[in-house]
Amino acid sequence: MGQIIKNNASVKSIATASGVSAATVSRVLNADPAVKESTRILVQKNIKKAGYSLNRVAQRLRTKKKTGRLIGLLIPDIQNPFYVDVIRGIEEIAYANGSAMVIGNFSQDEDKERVYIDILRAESVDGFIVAPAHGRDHYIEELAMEGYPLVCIDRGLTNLNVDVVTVDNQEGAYKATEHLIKLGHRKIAHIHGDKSIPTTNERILGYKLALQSYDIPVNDKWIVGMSSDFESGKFYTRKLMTMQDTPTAIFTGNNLLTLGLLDISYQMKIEIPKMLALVGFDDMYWATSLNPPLTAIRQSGTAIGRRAVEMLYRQIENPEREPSRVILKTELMVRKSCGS
Amino acid sequence: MGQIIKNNASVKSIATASGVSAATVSRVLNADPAVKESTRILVQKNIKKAGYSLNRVAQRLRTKKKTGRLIGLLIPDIQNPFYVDVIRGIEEIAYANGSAMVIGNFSQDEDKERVYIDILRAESVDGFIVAPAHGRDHYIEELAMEGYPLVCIDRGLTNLNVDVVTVDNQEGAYKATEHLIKLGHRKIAHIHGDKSIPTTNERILGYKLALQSYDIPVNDKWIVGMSSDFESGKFYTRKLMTMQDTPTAIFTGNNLLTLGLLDISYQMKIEIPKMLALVGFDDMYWATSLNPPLTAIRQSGTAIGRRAVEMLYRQIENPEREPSRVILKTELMVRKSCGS
DNA sequence: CTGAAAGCGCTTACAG
DNA sequence: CTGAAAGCGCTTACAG
Repeated sequence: MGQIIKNNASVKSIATASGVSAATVSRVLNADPAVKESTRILVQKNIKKAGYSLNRVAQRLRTKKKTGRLIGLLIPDIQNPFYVDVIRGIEEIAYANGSAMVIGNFSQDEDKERVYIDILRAESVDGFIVAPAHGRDHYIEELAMEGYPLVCIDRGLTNLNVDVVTVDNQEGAYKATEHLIKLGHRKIAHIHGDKSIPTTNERILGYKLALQSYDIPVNDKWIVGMSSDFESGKFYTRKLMTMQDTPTAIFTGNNLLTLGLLDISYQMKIEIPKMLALVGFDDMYWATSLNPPLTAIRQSGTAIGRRAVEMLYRQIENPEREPSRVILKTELMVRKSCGS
Repeated sequence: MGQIIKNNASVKSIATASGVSAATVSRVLNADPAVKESTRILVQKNIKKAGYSLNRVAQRLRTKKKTGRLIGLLIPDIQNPFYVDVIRGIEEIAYANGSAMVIGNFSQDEDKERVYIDILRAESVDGFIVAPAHGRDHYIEELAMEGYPLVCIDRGLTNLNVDVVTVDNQEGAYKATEHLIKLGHRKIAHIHGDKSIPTTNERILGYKLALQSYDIPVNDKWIVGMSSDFESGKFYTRKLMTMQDTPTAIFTGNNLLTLGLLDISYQMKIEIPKMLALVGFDDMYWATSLNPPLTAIRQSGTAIGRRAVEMLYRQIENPEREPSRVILKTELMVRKSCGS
């Protein structure tokens, strides 16, 4: 309280105050067991007294080995709340381990992704958590080959065996479509996202597989989409609902597409579920607040984020470990948007 | 393409390759106009050839003056999408200026806030953008007094004159309430957020002022709230709607409270706007996808974020500048949740 | 168990 | 216009 003092303590000043060398202070800081009990206590006392705290920048510059203190995140689209969930999951575990995270949001733009990679590299992050722009993302591949600890989320890399944590998109899409089929729907459309993103194709595949399993012909006119955003959801819903042969149900490929559908269907006075049944991929925090509450495929972004950091730490500790692939299950949350 | 080479270029290696000293290379890197044209070109050629890029960590350790290359963010609640908008705004401008951001999410928890401040300080960030836990946040005050460039968002600091960018919360709440009054409502309740947060109180005040302006008595029973989250929205809506004397309209204090209200009112079969009119503070991306679309007070998180970084840069460039306070206007977005 | 010395990759007066 | 030297705050063999 009271007077505030600019903190200029350093390893050297603590060393002087304690009558030991800087090396010894450093050893105490790093919990080196070789240090004698009594000097450790003395040094720690002075550290506390001076209000000293380690300069991570100096430490990072000096140390060769990765500490996991600074994690670089490469996020394709911070506008998509799914990734915000992922970030939350990462933050939770990172914080518990004293790590900070630097975030690069590249908006699904490869140039921007490249720039952020350079920046994070220049900041000497200890490792990367990345959702690659697409499956054969060279910049990300380089990172891995240069030996940076790296874990991919949401999407893997086609050419390289790296740690990855995803969700079973195909199965999720299958379940969504199957749910609609079991409710009696035959005319089921799918609005998908950006086809350069691997998850998009996995979801399309799941949708098709479900139809085929139930001997329902796949109608390509009902498989529409372009980008993974709100506007695209609006656009393709309108397109679908003004066709001659209109679907009775739609499966949307992500949460933003769902929101777009909802926006336009209110305008078009399409009542859900009476006139159109809906199941969406992504179960976001607002899903139960919709009217009617949304039936959705739940993939836990926070769970993905948590696993990703854990894998990153493991990789930093043991770089020789074989990469592994964890695939989280999705869950169908039945609510009211398909009828009961 | 092809072979990937671990990049070990440094100022020294570029210097050797160019037949100049490290100092000169550094000058080229920092666009020092003193450097002779021809040597500048030579050095730049070698920089490109070696694929060299500056090590920001070394640079940060060495340089006294702040560069604005690394911005520390202290966010009260990453679960609240409003702050995600703020982050997006910050990211947009930061990216355009080649800055990266380190994010600390303290979940409205002062201890966690403290820890993150220490971490960001240890990372030697060039400046902070902060939404203080509350008005007399000592840790943040210290930061400012130690001379760190700092701008507050969403909330100011009571004891200290610092750069701050907020929104006119009181006016926003006033407009929301007035809208309801003009629609003929007299029994208007307000569900507010956490009272330790300054914005909460400003919004309560605006609500009260509006009632008073129209000679409507303020009924304390209809001013309810506890935390700024979804659950609180549910809880207090139920409480309000099971009172003997039930309000005909509710003004919710933030987007999460609105969502809570919506969730429970569907369960309680309360039809909006027929049985209950609603206007919410915060106009989020999902507002037009609700059924009915939400009438809301719009405060632009991205605009706040953008202004905040700009002010931070200005402060870094000119530390002697008098702190200023920018107060952004809110906007009433009339949609369907209060009737037409 | 501890210290002296070198060095991580930069930048900055100072001198010329 | 440019270089030599010192140093930012740490850590790490090496030697004792």
